[in-house]
Amino acid sequence: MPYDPERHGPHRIVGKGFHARVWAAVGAVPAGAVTTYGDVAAALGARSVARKVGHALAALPATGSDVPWHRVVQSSGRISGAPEGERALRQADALRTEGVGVHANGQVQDFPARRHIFGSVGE
DNA sequence: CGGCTGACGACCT
DNA sequence: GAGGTCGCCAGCC
Repeated sequence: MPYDPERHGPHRIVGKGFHARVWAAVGAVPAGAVTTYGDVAAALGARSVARKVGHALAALPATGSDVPWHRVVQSSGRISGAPEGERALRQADALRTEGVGVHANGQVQDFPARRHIFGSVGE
């Protein structure tokens, strides 16, 4: 149950540091697990801002970041972008290092079972 | 200060 | 499955 507007209500991501919220949420994803842009957005309170989640991760420094951005994939379980793209290759490699299998086309093996479920905002 | 731009996703044909 | 549409909204021109 990624997000249920009927129960959670039409929350809005307000205030400051949207990036920081995204990074904090992504940082809560344990190694060996993956999550989706939409799930992160939902964890922040607004499932509709999945795009912004991607944007926030894109703003991360290429290296030296402690944010496990590679654990974030599309809702389909696929790594975003072209599978041969530089970013996608790095992401796939990082995931395999953590024991997460990734197909040549970028699809995460056993994606549904590895999908991390966020508890609540801020986790 | 207005317009464009997306590491996306749900929905429809 | 594979395509196209539409919404979303914080940043960056």
